[in-house]
Amino acid sequence: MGRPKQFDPQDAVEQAMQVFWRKGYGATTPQDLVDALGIGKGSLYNAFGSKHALFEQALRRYRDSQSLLLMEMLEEPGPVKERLRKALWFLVETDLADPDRRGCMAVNAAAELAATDETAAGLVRRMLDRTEGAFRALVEEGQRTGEIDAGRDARAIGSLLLNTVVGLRLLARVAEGPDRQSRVINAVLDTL
Amino acid sequence: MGRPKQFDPQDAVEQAMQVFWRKGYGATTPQDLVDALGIGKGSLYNAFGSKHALFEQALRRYRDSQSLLLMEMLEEPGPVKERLRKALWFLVETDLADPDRRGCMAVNAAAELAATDETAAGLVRRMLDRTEGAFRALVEEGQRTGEIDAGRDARAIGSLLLNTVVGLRLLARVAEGPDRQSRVINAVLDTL
DNA sequence: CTTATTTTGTACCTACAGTTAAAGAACAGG
DNA sequence: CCTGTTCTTTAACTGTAGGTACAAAATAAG
Repeated sequence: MGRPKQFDPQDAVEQAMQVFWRKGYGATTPQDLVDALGIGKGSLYNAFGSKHALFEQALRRYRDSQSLLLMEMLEEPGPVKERLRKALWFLVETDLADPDRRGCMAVNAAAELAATDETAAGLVRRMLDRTEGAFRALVEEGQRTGEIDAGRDARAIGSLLLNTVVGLRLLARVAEGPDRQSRVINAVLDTL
Repeated sequence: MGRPKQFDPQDAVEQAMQVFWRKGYGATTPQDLVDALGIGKGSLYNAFGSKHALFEQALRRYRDSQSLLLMEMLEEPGPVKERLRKALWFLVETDLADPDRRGCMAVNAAAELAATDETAAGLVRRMLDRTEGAFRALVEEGQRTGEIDAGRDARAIGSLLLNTVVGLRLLARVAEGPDRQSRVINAVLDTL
C-alpha cells in the first residue's frame, strides 16, 4: 500500500550509474544525482538511503551489464583467437569513441575507492574473478579445438588476458589514439 | 630578502605526495595537507597557491622518483629477461606490502582525473611514454644479445610490457594475494 | 635602525556536501 | 470515506571544503 513511486527505480539506478561512471564517486554530488535522475532530493534519499548505497547499486548494475556484454562477445561463433581479438578491439574502440573517456567504471572505482571502501573493492574483486574465469574458459576451449597449445597453463593465460584488459581500459583514460592499444592487442594475441 | 621559510618546500611536496597518493586528489582536504606538512594554512597557500597546484608538483615528484627507480631496476647487470622479471616482481611485492595498498599514483590519477584535469592527464601520458620507451630499449638490448628473437617488434613488446605494468598496479589495489599477479608475470615473460 | 619584502598564524568567509525534518499528497484496505 | 502507509516537496541544518585577509614577525639591503 502507500503512495506509489513516480519514477522507475531501475531507471534511476541506470542514470546514477552514468553519472558515477562519468564523474567518479567523490566528485558526484547529490545535486548531480538529483539533476540526472529528475527526482527530488527527498525521493532520492527515501528510495536509496545514501549516496554510497546508490553507488553500490550503480556499480552492481555496471557489473551486470558489462558481464553480459563480455559473455556475448566471447560466445560468438568462430575461432577462439578471432573472438578474442574482436572482443579486445571492441573494448578499445568503445572506450576511445566515448567523448567523456570514462573507461571502465570498475577499474576507476578500484583506483578511487579500493583502499577505503571494502564493499566496492569486493565488488570489483569478484567482477575480476568472473572475467578471468571467462577468459580461462575460452582458452580451454581453444585448447580443445587445437587452436591453442594444450601444454600451456590456461589459468595463467586467463590472468594475462584479464590484466591486459584492465591495462587497456586504464590506458583509454589518457590515450591520444588507438596505436598503443593496438600494439598491445597484437602483441598479446601473437603469443597465443 | 624577506622572511625565510620555516619549512623545506621540497620536503613539503614529498609529504603532500604521500597524502595525495594515499587518499587521491579529491578525498584530500586542505586540512589533511596542513596536518601532514606540519605548517599553517597560510603558509600552505602562500607557498603553493592552491590544492591543485600542489598536487601537480606532487605528481611531478612522483614521476621523477618512479622513473629513477625503474631505470635503476632495468639497468642492473644480467640477462634482460631476468632484469624484467625482477623489476616486475619488485613492483608487485612493493605494492602488496604497502599496508595502504596505494598502488601507482599515476595510474590512480589517470583513473580519477584524466577526464577533467588535462594537466594531470598530460603528465601521466608522458610518464607512460617514457616507461614504454624504457621497456622498448630493454627489449632491443635483448635482441642485440640474441636473448630475444630479433624478428619481433620491439615497440609492440614495449607497449605490452607497459600495459602489463599498468594492469598489475591497478590489480594491486584489490588483490588479495600475489597469485594472480604472479601468473601474469610468468605468462608475459614466457612469451619473450 | 629603518625600510622593503616575504612568511606566518589566526580569523574569517562563501558555498555547498550530504542528509534530515516536517507537512502534505496519493494510494490500498476495511 | 476513513486509516495507515508510503511517497513527494520544501525547507531546513551541520560540517567542512577551499581559500582569502590581515596583522604581526622575521629577515636583507642600505
